[in-house]
Amino acid sequence: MSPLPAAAHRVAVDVVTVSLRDDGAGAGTPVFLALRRPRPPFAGDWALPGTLVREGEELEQAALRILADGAGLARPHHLEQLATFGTPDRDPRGRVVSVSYLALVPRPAPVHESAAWWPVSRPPPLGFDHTVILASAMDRLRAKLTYSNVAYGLLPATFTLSELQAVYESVLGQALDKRNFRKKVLALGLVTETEGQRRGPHRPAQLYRFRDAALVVLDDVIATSAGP
Amino acid sequence: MSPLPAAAHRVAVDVVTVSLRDDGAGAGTPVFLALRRPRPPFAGDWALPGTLVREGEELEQAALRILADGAGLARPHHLEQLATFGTPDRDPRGRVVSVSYLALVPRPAPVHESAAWWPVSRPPPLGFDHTVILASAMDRLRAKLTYSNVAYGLLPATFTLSELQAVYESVLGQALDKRNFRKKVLALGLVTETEGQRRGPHRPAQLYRFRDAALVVLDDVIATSAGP
DNA sequence: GCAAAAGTGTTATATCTACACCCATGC
DNA sequence: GCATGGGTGTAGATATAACACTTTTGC
Repeated sequence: MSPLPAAAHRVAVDVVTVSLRDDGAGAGTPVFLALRRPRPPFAGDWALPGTLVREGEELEQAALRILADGAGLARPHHLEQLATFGTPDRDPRGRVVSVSYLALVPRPAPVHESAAWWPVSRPPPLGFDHTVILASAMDRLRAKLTYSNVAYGLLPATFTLSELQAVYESVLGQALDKRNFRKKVLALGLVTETEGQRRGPHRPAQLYRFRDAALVVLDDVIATSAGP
Repeated sequence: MSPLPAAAHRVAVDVVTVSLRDDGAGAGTPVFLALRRPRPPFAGDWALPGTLVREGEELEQAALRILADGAGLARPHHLEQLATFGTPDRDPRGRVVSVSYLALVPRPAPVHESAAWWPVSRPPPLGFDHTVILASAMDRLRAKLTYSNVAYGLLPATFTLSELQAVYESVLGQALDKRNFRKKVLALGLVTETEGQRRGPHRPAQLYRFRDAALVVLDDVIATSAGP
């Protein structure tokens, strides 16, 4: 077995972690996690949590490690690979091939001091090509919401149908018709009724959970009908 | 600017090149390009064309290079990144992170002696994790056919609607209704009539071309109706 | 004139969209 | 009793699916 040439590259993972910030009313605001850069390059700017992949380390493990160590974030509800960015000069210090990941968590949990949640629609200045990576993450998320059950990544184990609808509305950026939305997710069998109810200063709401614990790609499409 | 740690990885690209082999009649058979491995590891098996990425080389350039140099294949009609495979032991010689690409060409052109076109449905024994990469390429292609104009990668500049339908039928593996298929692709504005006609021992067929020269993602979906 | 593929419309069914009111609770 | 969100049905419009015959050419 002829030996391989010497290692020539650095491989990193960068993670776009998306969550929804509760704004009191409304559908919530999509936010993502960024770390302030204390040192050059891009000192003072922000950047996605990222790290060089260690020898013998799975790419996905590296993504989980940087979320835990860099940001103080426990295991996300969902993690999937996005794309790989390898333009030779994307890091001014030298070539780094970056494998990007999309992570979803139900709430913007408290994170390390140097980390912060930023609205996706108004990101801070981001170093490297991270603005492009962020855009590609949101494109993927919007698309996948409509043909999969990936919304589980942005919700707790049980939730009301209104909460589910709010996830769709805030990520897609459009209002949806309540009756049609409910009909569709129930007809698709995306969710299942549970025993519990959510109580509040109003009629109690039925709690649901996702039928499948893992990602399921649907044959059909979920929500297209705009609101009033 | 603090320096980066030394380079620690090898980065490769592996390319799944898909085409359609004309079987006389029928819709054609999806085929992909593989190279016979003369040396260990996996000597005697086949493998996707792949190469280590050079210093300063774009990932996509590396993909084009291995197609040209390794297989003797000119620029494909379509090339897109698939996914990155980085399990530490996927190459027995040492760690190689592989960025995989999907390439489409309209005909299984003659290639180098060590290369061959194999039916996707009956691949030879493939080394490394290339069977998984092949499957992921076909999943991507099938999905993308239904919501984009990616079929341009598998057709010459002009083509008849029957030829377009044959592409869909052979990749999706199901017969489609001729009238409904034509209505749909014309209603979507996917293709445009050209001046030419294709002649043969039968009524001449109108030639069409794709409206857009590059990949366009559709809002709507193309073909779902099964044939008789 | 025969073989071969091109081309074309209609109808029944299913899905989608728009839309407004009553219900159950907490305070 | 009032404010708050939860929950429900229907009708018109649109899209899909199923289906068979005529046309034009080469030989």
